[in-house]
Amino acid sequence: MANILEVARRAGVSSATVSRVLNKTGTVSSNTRFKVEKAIEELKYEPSMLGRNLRNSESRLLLVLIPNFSNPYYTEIINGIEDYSIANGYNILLCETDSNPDRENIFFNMVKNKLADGIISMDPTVNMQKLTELADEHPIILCSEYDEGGSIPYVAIDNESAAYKAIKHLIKLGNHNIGLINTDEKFLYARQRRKGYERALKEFNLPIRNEWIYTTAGLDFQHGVQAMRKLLQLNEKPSAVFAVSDTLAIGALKELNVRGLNVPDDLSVVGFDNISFSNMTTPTLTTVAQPMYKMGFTAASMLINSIKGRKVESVILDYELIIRESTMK
Amino acid sequence: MANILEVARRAGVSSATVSRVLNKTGTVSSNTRFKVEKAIEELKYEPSMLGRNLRNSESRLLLVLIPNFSNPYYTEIINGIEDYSIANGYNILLCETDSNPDRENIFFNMVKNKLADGIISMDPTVNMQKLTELADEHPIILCSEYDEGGSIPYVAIDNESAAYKAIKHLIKLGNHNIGLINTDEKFLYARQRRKGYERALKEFNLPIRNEWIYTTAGLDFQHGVQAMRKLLQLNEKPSAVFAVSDTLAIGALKELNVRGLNVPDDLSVVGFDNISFSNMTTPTLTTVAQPMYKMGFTAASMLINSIKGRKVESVILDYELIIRESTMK
DNA sequence: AATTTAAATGTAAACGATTACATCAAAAGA
DNA sequence: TCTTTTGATGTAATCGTTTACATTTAAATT
Repeated sequence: MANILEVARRAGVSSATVSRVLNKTGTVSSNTRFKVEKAIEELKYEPSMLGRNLRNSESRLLLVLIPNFSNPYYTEIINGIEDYSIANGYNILLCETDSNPDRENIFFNMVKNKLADGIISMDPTVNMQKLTELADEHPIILCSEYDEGGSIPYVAIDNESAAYKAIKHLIKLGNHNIGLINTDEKFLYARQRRKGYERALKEFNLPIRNEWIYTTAGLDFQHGVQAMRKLLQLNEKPSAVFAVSDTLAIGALKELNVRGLNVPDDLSVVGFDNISFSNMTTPTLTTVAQPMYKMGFTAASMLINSIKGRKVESVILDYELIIRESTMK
Repeated sequence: MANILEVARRAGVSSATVSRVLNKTGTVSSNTRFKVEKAIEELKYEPSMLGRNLRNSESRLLLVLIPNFSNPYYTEIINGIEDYSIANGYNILLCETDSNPDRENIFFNMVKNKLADGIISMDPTVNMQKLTELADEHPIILCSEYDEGGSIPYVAIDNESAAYKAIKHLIKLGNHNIGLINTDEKFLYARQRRKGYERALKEFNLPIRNEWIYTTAGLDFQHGVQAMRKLLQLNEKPSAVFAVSDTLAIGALKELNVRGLNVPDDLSVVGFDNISFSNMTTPTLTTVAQPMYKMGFTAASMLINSIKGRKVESVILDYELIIRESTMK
């Protein structure tokens, strides 16, 4: 593969002139521009990003940290990130951390090593302390899961109020016994959604009963199955259940199906995230939709602004309660 | 951020010696090694990949081309690719082409520009001609979807025989009227799976009826709904359906559920891919499992071998028919 | 025609590493 | 003691760009 010097020689100019043609900087006569373009054509020259990046000390690569690919929750966010990034001359590198500190370190090092220009983290299990240290020297944005009171800019929704709205919807349908399928409260969104759940119950003078709050060990659909099974074993069963994630809600639906219980007649179910499968289930699932695409798009714009040295502020986006069959009674 | 020269100065040695310590090449006395390591520590030095890559003209980055992130089919393959790659000092860049030639070009250029060392393509809509040209100069491997008679090495399963086996399973259950929900036959796997379908029918002297073969315009679950709807409008309905993708099969299940038909009593359904949602449906879905993880793992090993200049051969892996409720009668 | 101004192009250093080759000192062998 | 061998380290070129600065050339002004 030809380099810039060979192009310069063939065009009878210096490498500086070729570079000027390539980057449309400085001045170059239309005559020599033509000669250079011809030489580039003939040699099928493609500039090496490595040389360019080294010189400019930028890679135009963004890292996106997610715990794992298989969670459909992230796909639309990633689309938003990718669209904005590509439109602005950046590429993204999807990094699966598997909640593994070693993997995480690899990606942190890529930024330190100048292999990437910044990070968007969507990993709730990320080592926040290390990330905050890194954020001192490099552009970093948090997306969806963030650090309350931390210094890293984030884009997210108001989880507490979203959960509140979902519960209120269930209450208005006449449900007084509402269960919560939550996940580990080490996650911010879990704490926030529980708060919203409790606020709604309090507001309508409904008791908060611990046996109706089930905490799962993970987000897999199996955990939802398990949770529903436990809730159905109670003497006084809830008449509705709010799960903090669609995969859990779909697991709950599955268990109800297996038991021959009708949703929503016997029990209403609400999920969270509006993943694509949430309207493929029978019945289709009422859920809270986050503006995924916009969230990703916004995160990318914040990151690139930050890379360019501009100051960025955290953003809270709107959510939407999508009412489907699982609460239509 | 300190560079190698500063480390060298602080340790009182030359940059060459620091490099030797870093890469564990050449010889260096334990005394100076210690001094260098101390200096690295003190300056919190991290070598710049840009400099290293430029000098070695390699990026240790692999591109993985997929049509879109939201297809759960790819997740396990990607895990396999990623595990092998990271274990061998490479990182992967997940590239969503959206079946868009412009996007595709961006990624092809990354390889030409030395920003990436090779490509694993899983994109059935990839411009095979361009890719083949690129493969002349750069390491490229096809995964799952490949070019029959082409020159690019691939890893895949025997789709024809997998479909054959699925249909034979349905026949053995007593089904004589078997429908096929296929997708556009521009895709190799669609052609191959259809062949397997037809071979099984012929072998058991069952007629191949065109009205039982429905071709969808895409792989979304909605297309499966649509396909099932059409098949149920026929005078003589099939008693079993084989869909070439789980998402289509799940769409078909949904339509059957809506109509109040029982699966498998009224109609059996078989899918293809064993995506994670295929055992969350009611009933759970019989499907063909490809060895996703292994496929990815193999593809990565082939690519890295190819990068290192070794010759690689195409590989055909085994599949497995997973029998679940949707065919248990 | 002489001078000033502007446009076009070239020169060479820089980015940060790696490595072939040269050099030097110490250990081994004669 | 003198030569040879080996191990340890340094020197400087190299990878492929970009860009500040210098220089040349052409156009504009007087």
